[in-house]
Formats: sequence, structure tokens, C-alpha cells
Amino acid sequence: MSKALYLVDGYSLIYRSYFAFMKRPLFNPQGENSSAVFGFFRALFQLLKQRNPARLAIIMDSRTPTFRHLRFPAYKANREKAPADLHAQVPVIEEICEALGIACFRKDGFEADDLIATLAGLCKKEERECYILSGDKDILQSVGEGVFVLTAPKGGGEYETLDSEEVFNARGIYPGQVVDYLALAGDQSDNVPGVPGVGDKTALKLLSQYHDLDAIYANLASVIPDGLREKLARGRESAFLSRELVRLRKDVPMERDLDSFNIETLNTSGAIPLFAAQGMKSLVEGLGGRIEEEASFKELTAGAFETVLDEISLNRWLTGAKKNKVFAFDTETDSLDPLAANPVGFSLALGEGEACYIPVKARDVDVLPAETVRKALKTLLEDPALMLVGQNIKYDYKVMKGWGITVRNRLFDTMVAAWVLDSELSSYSLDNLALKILGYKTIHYGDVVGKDQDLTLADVEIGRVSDYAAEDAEIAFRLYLAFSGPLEQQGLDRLFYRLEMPLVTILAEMEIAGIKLEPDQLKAYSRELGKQLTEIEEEIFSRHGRSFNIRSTKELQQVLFTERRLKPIKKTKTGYSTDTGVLEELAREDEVPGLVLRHRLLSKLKSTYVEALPGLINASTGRLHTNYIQTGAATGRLASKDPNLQNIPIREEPGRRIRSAFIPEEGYSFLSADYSQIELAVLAHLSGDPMLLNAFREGIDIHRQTAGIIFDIPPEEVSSSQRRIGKTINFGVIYGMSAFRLARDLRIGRREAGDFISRYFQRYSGVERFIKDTIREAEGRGYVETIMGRRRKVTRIRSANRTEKMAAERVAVNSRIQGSAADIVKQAMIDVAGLLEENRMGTRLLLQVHDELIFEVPNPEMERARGVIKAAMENAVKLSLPLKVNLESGSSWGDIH
DNA sequence: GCCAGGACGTAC
DNA sequence: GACGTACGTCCTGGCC
Repeated sequence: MSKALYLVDGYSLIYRSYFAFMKRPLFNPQGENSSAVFGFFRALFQLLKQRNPARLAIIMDSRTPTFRHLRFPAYKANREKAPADLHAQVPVIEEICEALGIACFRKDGFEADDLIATLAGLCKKEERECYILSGDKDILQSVGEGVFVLTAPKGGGEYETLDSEEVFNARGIYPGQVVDYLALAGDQSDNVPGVPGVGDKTALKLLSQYHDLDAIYANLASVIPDGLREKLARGRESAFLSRELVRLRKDVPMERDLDSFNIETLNTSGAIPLFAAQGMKSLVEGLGGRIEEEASFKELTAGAFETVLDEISLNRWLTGAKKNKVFAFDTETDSLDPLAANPVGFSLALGEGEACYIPVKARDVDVLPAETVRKALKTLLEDPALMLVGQNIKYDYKVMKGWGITVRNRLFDTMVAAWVLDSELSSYSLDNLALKILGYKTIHYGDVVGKDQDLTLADVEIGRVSDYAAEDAEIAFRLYLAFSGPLEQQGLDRLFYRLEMPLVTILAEMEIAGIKLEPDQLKAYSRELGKQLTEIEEEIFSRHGRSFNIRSTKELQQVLFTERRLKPIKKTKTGYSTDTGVLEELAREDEVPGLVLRHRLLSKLKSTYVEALPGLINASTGRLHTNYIQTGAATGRLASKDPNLQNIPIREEPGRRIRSAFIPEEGYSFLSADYSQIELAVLAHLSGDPMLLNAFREGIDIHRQTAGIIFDIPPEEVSSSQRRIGKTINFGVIYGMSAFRLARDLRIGRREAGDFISRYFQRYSGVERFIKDTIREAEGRGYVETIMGRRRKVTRIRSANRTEKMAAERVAVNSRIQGSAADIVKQAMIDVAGLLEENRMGTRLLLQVHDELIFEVPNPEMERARGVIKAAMENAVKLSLPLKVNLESGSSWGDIH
């Protein structure tokens, strides 16, 4: 028997608590009203204590207008706006619930009652009992068949449950008649009109006589007295509209499993500091035995999962997955490189504890023919109606693609979900998530296969492989259950399902495509660089009078600051700095630092790019395949590694030569499309600053405009060096640059730099307001949001340490800008990929470098590709200014820019 | 010999 | 202390 589900109408309890203390409100140590927080948790903990629920969710109302508002504009229009000091307590309550591990569930467009009715309906279907705590009489319509309403205890008494009969006894109507009752009597509090002139008494009388609204109107002629009949006749339309308004939706889309509202262990220790901050630490004491399990991690018992070795069992699992509509999937292979990997087996999970392993290569058993498994999996993985749950699905996608299967399921990547929910975890590995989120110690690959690099899972005893592999899928399924609710509660579901998940396959295809590199060019350049480096080394050694390791900062410090007696400029943790800025400074009075700079530049090029890149060319494709890390940057940007193709040199001439070695496939050209000043455009949009907006709308050179402002001259008189200063300041604003840093970079005085900045904010006053608002928002909520609702935590924003606090402020401001820009580029990638596919074009997206997309375009298709790509990118989002995209094509990456 | 952390430098 | 986000390389120093 399933465990009973308890549903708490969040706002109902919040309102009730707030007004209960109206006469003598409570305040937290910061002097803010905390009545609702206290009352809410006192009532909640009382419920936990009395009834010991195992499954519970707090249901919140939509933040956006619901379908009722759209259908009936007057709906709830009479409501007074909630007092601001009540409103401010809602995030606090949500934060504490989240810390405790209690789900706060909301869905925009629906009211809490609709969600409750839907969840109650699901309980009925599962024959699971459901208890609803709500002050709203609308919800009485859901009572019956194991669904009960809880009545608030009066003066600390017990919660009581009402079933259908008891609802009738208390209210005079059955749950099924609630909508008819409200259609007649109306609902003052929600501005539901009902039938004018018909109130509580008359409505009850009519319903006891005719049972429901339809019957009343079907028999209208028999209604007496005449006055009432006329009122009903006149109010007919209003009555039926009212009924429509009060009828709760039971069909709200619900991806969550009811057991995911598990509260059997609560993280009280996580909530204690939050209660303490509200000055109400004593509250948690009422929680009794519900203390989180610490250090007692759950572990799998061996042999818990099935190993699929025959077709009957294979079909049973696949049918189960299709029926389930959602399944977790994991691929085991013989290599970490998905382009080279051969499948060893697959695991499937359909629920908690319900998982299997399907080997196609094994040491000690006869496995199913690979082709049988392939055909079967193809029907599962290519069905877009099903949802595939997995950890780092991009890997599995690539392996399956190499095996002749293109995954077309809807996706739920647990790694990406974890990152969307918290973008600064130290690790997003399955093992770490299992431990941190689920409290599970998983079997590690190394423990199964051992240390021998040549061995794979195909060389291990099948029982152990099954335990390991099936567990991974099962854990992924559990993570899906754990994450899907929070994604919705935090309004991150759209970002996750509509942006990040579609991106998974796009990134996979980009990685599969790779990019062609001409290694011979680089090898020649490497020899050239080697020669130059030797020359510089000899020059340095002869000038200094002895040889040393130039690459060792420790030795370099000794040479520069001790032996050559140069004055140190700044310190690092371990000694004196020898970075570029310092060496440039020192170069004014000594010949060695300049040579070291040149040496640094060339040796960086040689080791990081020129020599490393050819070694990363894939043996089977002959191309370079980077790896995009979707969880790589806390702001929402992508990262790229092995090799990192997002930091190939471009600024200095010796570095640019490296780009020339990147070339398109024969018959193709490169097309680069980059957003013009996307971060400044985002800043203009977010801040609404008129001067900035105007520049983008009119196509004005923004760096020139800024230079004009800070030097107080007309834009056309701005010199190129003044424009450079304008550019430095424009970027400085995005990064939160100080007068100190600006002065140093521009080699001007602190005062002068300070004047530049104040003149900037004087004229771009919207930007100053944006920065202040962002910081205040971060202080209040502990996180900031991008235009697509992506969140970044900024906990240090409340730090008492001034340096930490200021660093957090820069993070807050920059994350909104950088993150919003990342959102836009991701949306553009999705739109472009969709259009290229729809139009069956041969153009392929190869690289993304933050504000730039690089394509490989069949030559005859170039003009068409330009049109499609530019339009898709410029229209990816609607901002209050136009986004401009520059296109450039060429026959090597070096030709572009 | 391995690994973590620091310093540095490349990109946007 | 002082400019945000990444990754790669080299070096050092601790540890086995």
C-alpha cells in the first residue's frame, strides 16, 4: 500500500498565519515581520508530529496569471494586494522548506487548488490516501475515494479529517455539489459572481431539491417563488461561468512521481541556521525523531538487479519502459572516447529498485546477439514520445549514434539538472550526486574493473557488472525523481526542458562533427618556434651571465629580484609576481624582462597549441573533436576541453597563425557568425538605460559614445586612443572594475580614473541603477537570475568581510549579464539547428565560442546559409533593442576576423 | 612516480 | 584587496 500523500495549500497557511498575529506581529532580529514564517512552520511541524506523514508537499500558487484570469478578467480582482511584509516572507518559507527537503511545488498558470486537485486525482488512481490542508472551500470538491480534507485545529488541538459524509454534515452539500453551490452562491473572496440575489441559504435549498445546477436550469419552470425563478433566469450565464471558474483542473501536466515527495528524513541541520536567522531556532525541536541520517549511507546489496540474457526478458523490459513513458538509460563501453567506444552493455531503470543490465559482451555468459539488442533498443530510443533519463546523456548519444541509433527521446539529463539547480557544485559525477543528493554510496568503476587500463567491463564477472551498471541507471532514475520537482518549484523547468535539454543533442552533433586541422602547417610552425625560443633563451642567458629555467617562476624571481636587483611590484601567495604586467613594468629599466615576455608568449603557443593540437586529432576521423562541458561554467556559459577550442589565440599575430591550420572539408567553407557586443546589448536591455539603448537602436559605435561621454567631447572628435579608453571602461563595467584597476590599466592617476567612472555613471544612470538593483536583489534572495530565469547563487553577498562582499557583488552583476548572453546564444543554437534540419541543409554547426558560432557550409549553399543563420540568431530572443550579427566566411579559421 | 595547487596566459 | 567566466601547461612540493 502506498504511503499517504499530504498536500498543504501554501498560501492559505501563509495568509492564515500572517493574519493570526495581526494584533501583535512577530519580528525577526533584522526587524522584519516574521509572523507568517513562524505560524507556517508551527502549523506544519504540528502536522508532522500529529500525523507523521511520509509524503508531503507544499503547493504554491502561480506567479503568473492563471487560465482563470484570462477567461474572466474580474477573477480575484477585488482582492487587496498582499501586504509587502507578507510577500517578503514567502521566499524565506520556500528557502527553509527547500533546506529541510520538503517540496514547495508550483506551476505557473495554475492555482494551488488545481495542482492539489490533480495530485488528489492521481492518489485516487493509485489508491493512495490523500490529506489536504487548506482553508479554501473550493478544494472540498476533491474529497472522496480516499481523499480527505484536514481541518485546522482550534487552539492547538488535533487536526481532523473530513470525508464526503462529513463534508455534507458540515456544509450541507456533498463534494460533487461544491461547484454547483459556488455557481449559485458565488464566492465573495474570489470575486466569483454566482447568481445575483442568491446566497448561501437559497443555494443549499435549491441543491437539496434539484441536486445540481444542470437540473435546476432543466427544471427552471418549476422553481418557486417567481422572484427566485426570475433571478435564476437572469443569472443563467453568470451561474455557468461561475461554475466553470470554480471547477478545479485535474489535468495539470505532472511529471512527478508521488513518492518523490518523500519527507521521511528531513535535513533539520540544514534548516537550523535559517530558523536561527529568523530568531526562531526553538521551532525545530518539535520535529522529534526526524533527523537526517548522517554518515549512514545506503549501499546496494549484490544481485539486486536482473541481468537480461534472453529475448523474452529483453522484450519485457522494453515493453515496461515504453509503458512507463520514462526510463533511465546508461551505456557501458570499452572506452571513454565515445567515438572509439564499443558498447559492452546497457542498463535500464524504470523506478526505484527496478533496473536491469543488458550485456552484449561478457566474460562468462552467453549474451544476446548484439543485433537483437540493437534492433530492440532502436525502437525505444528513437521514440520521441518517451523520456530518457540519464547521467551525461551526451556521451550515450554519441556512443549510440556510432552504433546506428539516433536518440530521439525527450531528455532528462541528471547531471545538467543538478547544475541548473546549483551551478557551483564541486562535482557533477553520478557518484557524487548519489552521495550528496540521495545519500547513496555507489559502486565505483575502479572497484569493478580494477586498475589495469587494458581491462574493460567485458572482462569482469557478469554479476558484478550487472550490479554496477544497473545501479547507475537506477540512481539516475532516483535523481530524476529528486530533481524534477525542484526544477518546477524554482521556475527552472522551462530553461531545463526547452533550452538545456535540446542543447544536449546539438552539442553531441558538434562534437561528432569535429573540425579539420592541417597538422603539417603546425609542425612546421613548431620547428620555427623552437628555433626562436632557443635564440631568446641564449640571449637571456648571455645577458644575465648564467643559464636558468625561464619557465620556473621561482627561479625567475631569484634572477630578477635578487640577482638583478629589480624592485618587486606585487606579491603572490608564495612570493613576488612575475606576470605580464610586472614584466612590462620592469622592462622599462632592464633588458631581461622584455625577453622573458617574448619567451613566455612563444612557449605558451608552442606547448599549449602548436604541439598539443595535432596530438588530439582523432585517428578514425582525422579531425579534432572537442568536448563541450554543459555544466562547465556557473554563469551558464559552455566550456570546452580536450582541446579547448574556445581559447585559440587571435589577438596577437604569432597566435593568429594557429587559426590558419583549421580548415574546412573539401568543397566547404567556414562561416563565422558572431553577435555584435552581445554583453553590452544585454546590459542595455537589462538596465533599460536610454543612452545605451539608443546607441544599439541607432547603430552607434558604443565605445566611441562612451569615450565622448567621459572626455566630454562630441563623438566625432574622439581619437582612436580615447576610443580605446572608452572600450576599456565599457568592458570594465561588465566586470565591476574599480578605479584602482582602471588607473593601472590605463596608466593614469586614481583620481582621473575615478572621474571617468563617475562621468560614466552620470550619463549612463540606468546602468548604475541596474547595478544597485542587482546587488539588492542578490542580498535579498541569495541568488541572481538571467533573462531566461537561470539562477546563480551569490551567498557571499551577505559576507561581513568587505573584500568577499565586493567580490560577490561583481559576481552578481556579471552573472546576470554573462549568463543572459549565454542564454541567448544557446537559444540561437537551437533555432539555427532546427532551421538547418527543417530546410535539409548541408551546413553543420562546428564550434561555439561564447558569442560566436562557426559553421562548415557546402560552397553552393553559402548564400542561403548566411540568410538563415543571421535571421535565426538575430531573432533568437526579443529584447528591447535589436541584436546584430556579423557574418564572415573563409577557407580557414585564420581568414576570419 | 603521482597528484594537488599555484602561477601564468589564452579566449570571450 | 582592487576585473567576470573558463581550460591547459609548467613547476613545485608533499606523499608513497
